[in-house]
Amino acid sequence: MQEVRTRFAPSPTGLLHVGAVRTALFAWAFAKSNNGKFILRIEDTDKSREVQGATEHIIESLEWLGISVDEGPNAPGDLGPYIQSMRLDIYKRYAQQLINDGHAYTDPYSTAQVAEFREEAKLLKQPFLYRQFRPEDSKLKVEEDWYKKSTLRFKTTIFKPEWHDIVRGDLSAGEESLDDFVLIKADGYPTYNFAHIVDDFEMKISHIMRGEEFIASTPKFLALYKALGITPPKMATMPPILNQNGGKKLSKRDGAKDVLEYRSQGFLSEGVFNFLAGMGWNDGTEQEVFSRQEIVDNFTLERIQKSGAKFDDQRLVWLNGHHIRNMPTKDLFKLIDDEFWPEAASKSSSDYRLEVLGLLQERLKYFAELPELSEFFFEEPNYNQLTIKVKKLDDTQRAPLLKASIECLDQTDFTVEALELALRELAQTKNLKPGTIFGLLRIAATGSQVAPGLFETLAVLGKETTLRRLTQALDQL
RNA sequence: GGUCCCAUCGUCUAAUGGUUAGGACACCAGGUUUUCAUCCUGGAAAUAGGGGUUCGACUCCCCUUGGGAUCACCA
Repeated sequence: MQEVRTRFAPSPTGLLHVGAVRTALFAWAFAKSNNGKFILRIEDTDKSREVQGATEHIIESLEWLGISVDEGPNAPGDLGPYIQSMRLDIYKRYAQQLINDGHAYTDPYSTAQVAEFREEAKLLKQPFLYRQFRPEDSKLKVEEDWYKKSTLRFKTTIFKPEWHDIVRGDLSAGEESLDDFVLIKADGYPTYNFAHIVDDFEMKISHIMRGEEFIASTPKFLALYKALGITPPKMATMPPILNQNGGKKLSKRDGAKDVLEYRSQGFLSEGVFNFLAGMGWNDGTEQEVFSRQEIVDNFTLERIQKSGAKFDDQRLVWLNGHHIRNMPTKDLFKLIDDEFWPEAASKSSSDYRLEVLGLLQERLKYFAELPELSEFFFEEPNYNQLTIKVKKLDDTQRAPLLKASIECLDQTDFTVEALELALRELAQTKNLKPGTIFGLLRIAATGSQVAPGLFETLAVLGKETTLRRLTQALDQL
């Protein structure tokens, strides 16, 4: 059987949004599940849209997600170069072949003329077909020195386009979908339509995964494959990713995020990967949380969804929380850059922060929540009369209770067990429900009504800090 | 306008002719717990509509409706 070789072929025009990344993910997962190769090819044939640094950004994004590139601009391979602007000679060679075989001609019309034809067709509510304006065969020609002077067009043949798509099944289109399209632009660069076909062949790509926007142009590709005498790779159409409210394809305008934004918000690579894989693919079981490897192990193209999926942030957050909880605290700690911690944390040792993380891990959904959840571990709380309120506790009871607690804690070892024993005993002595006194101490020690378990929190804060804070709180009453 | 694609709870999806249409997120209600979170239990929630085919249709066919793609010297 032919080696499985898939590719991701973005153009370096800026951000890499989640839809594109999900397509890359599927192509990668399919290659990996078949011991195949995943190729990254940069399609930079439109100089005007190219954005500086975009290629590096694409590479970094894939790397972060764990989508490893076997061959590409950043990974040597035998079938490169993997950047289209470095392959112009190859396209020229194939173009010459088409010319020799009578499948290409130089454009007899100016851009303005073509635009006019198109406008006319639009007014008549007719589809615009260039081939209807193609001069008769006897007048068709290829200008000498055409390269970089005029555009080279493909002379299509007419047939009933039919093909098989692994995801969508048998597809077909009308003859109206066949037309003479530009192979080589006037600037000497090939169009996508031409270049990707040459490259996929040269790079021995076995399966093409791409978005459904390419279904409409597949008939044109089929005509070109035929003219070049190439057997097309297998094709699989990926379902679109839609924005949350509307049914539109997710685009930058809808706030489509660049994948690396999820990294900067503190999402885990595995969480985002798991989430993206679940949009348009499932393994048929009821499992929801997958590791990257589990996805590869169970991946098949046949289980890819036909219809589009809406992007649901809540699900991503939930999945990410799951991955965070599943991870050993030490490993998680290593993934959290300093910038995620509150500023005051820089004064604390990394051992201390690790302990804090241990307490927060089960409620942390993504790292950007860290400052809010952890601030009081690093900074003195700022409380006043009002913050030290406890339900079911009379205001006059607070001061004596706090005083008694301070005395009690002063005599206690700050281990979780000892603290629990001592404070439960205190509650009993005072004839109060444990929750009542715990609530008071939580606020006094942290300035917050919400915190991890009280004993664990006090143990991490330590005796000195705890007693200092309780005394301060007492002063405020 | 032409050509093409898609259609199960609000969302992600399972069920490839026979299920009380399943799971998950979110939501609601209980429980565990010192608060929050976690965890556990339960609830509400879907086959777009209409025709066929069939003993039987989410599943196959047709029409309608709705959504989407595309018709560049962009990819």
